[in-house]
Amino acid sequence: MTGERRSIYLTTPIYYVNDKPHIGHAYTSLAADVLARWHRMSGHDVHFLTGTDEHGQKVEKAAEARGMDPQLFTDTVSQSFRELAVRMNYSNDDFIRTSEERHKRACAALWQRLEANGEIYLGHYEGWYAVRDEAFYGPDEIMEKDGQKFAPTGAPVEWVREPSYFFRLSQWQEKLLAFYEANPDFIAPQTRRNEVMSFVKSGLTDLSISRTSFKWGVKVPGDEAHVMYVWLDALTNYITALGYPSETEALWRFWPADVHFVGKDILRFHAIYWPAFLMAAGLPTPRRVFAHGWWTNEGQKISKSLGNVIDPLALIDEFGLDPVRFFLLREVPFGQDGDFQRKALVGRLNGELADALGNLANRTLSLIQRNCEGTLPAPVAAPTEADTAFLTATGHADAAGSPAWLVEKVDALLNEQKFDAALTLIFTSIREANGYITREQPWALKKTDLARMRDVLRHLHDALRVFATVLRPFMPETMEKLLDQLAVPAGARDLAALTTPLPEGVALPPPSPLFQKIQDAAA
RNA sequence: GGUGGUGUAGCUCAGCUGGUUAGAGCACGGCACUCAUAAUGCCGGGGUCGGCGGUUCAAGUCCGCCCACCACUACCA
Repeated sequence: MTGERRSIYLTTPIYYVNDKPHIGHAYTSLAADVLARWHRMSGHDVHFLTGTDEHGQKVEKAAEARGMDPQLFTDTVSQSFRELAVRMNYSNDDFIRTSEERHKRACAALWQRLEANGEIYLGHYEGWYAVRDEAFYGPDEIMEKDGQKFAPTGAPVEWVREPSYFFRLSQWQEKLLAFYEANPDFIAPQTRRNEVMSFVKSGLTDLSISRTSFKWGVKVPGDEAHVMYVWLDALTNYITALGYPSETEALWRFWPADVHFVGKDILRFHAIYWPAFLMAAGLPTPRRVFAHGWWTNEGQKISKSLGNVIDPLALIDEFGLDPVRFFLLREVPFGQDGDFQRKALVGRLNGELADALGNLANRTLSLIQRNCEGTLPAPVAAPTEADTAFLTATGHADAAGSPAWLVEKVDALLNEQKFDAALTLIFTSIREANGYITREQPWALKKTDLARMRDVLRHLHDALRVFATVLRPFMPETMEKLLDQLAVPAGARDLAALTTPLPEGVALPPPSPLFQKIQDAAA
């Protein structure tokens, strides 16, 4: 909101096609989507990327097990993530797949650049390898049961010895630490930053970045017996999508990324390997990696074996899309773990969306409809003390109608990815508006002071417009509907437009409820 | 074991660099109102701010120790 138009690049992880989309995928992308929408509404130039990670031995084996060609297999599974994006109403500008040609080109180019810079050497790797985890384990980590050896994660391991290219990660330890020091906001939240830094301090070893044990991956340039390590492959997607290696391409203006949204399980790859790769290649590093927490389901850890995986599509079917979007970001501070409780979702939907916001809109608009011939009253010339207090509380810096502080505060919070705090703030204002209408009693004023009644309703309309606008990134469909009811023109729904009051006399359509409440029999 | 973090009303949590009677939402009780999706507003009950000790004129807010839980990481039988 500072005025100048910035290029903003936001990403989700590319999701591994081994899995069906679940609440975790939906959550990460949702956060990115809300921020992307907010920045667009602020007038910035936004690029929002999501996609699928399709290489690796696990995928190769899964395809094989189905008797399918890996490309065909990933075509199918990738589709379910595209569908999720559509159903969740994500506004992604691109959807990348690592099996695409453009990506293979980018990976090869990055590899060659690293190689030219002397960051890669050929060695060999041997050790206990778990296909399921795509990871090697030390001999001391292996447990044996019934003749089969297992990793600490429970994945079966096998002894693998193969030639491998290595990335000189060990050379980057001090540079990484200096980088973290110089960029204290690079890893968020802070507690994750501490973890990463202490991990790096404990020592980094060179990273094996190629495999010869399977074929389904990006071929190493000049040595096609090798495919690239999945994480080198996967991380590169963020620059592939901007046209790398062509740094003159228009999209390249978006690099470096503003925020890489990731789950806490893959923070290490993004906060250690990725900046190391980039620095080694002489490319700018992203501004921030934000690691969010995990959801539990009614207090229980979510796992496939427990069968309590949360399907976002089922939630949408039951509660509606926007209440689900709202709940996920409202309920839990972004970055912390959260517990998904049906009761809590119903409480938010009924109490905050339907009762506080929806009902405020409905009562206000009904009064205008009935007592102002359905047209918008004029902007208020002489606000009372109560009006001024109200305008201040609901985000208007002054009676002139500039919606300064609420928008700016929300902007500041969203720039730190504090979605829950932003929503808390907005709903405090909404509560304030309910207090105002109850105190001013426009329904009584219609018998005693029509002019005053019109002023009160105008103020409420202005406040609702602010609420609908700042909530639009969180609940796009429903807030568009509210803005329709408020008769805010389509071209006047961004943040800058809030400083221009709607003209008097605009015709308002008859209101209808925005949110459907859930009647739960259970307490 | 190491490192980091958390522990504040029944529940979920705010409380920046220490400073008047510790806050919010939900839940609960009472009152008011009736424009509105039986919605809303106001008032209230309820907290030894994990425990002990210390620094200070003054400590949820700083220091030490202890307890519980969480995260990352190491390791041992």
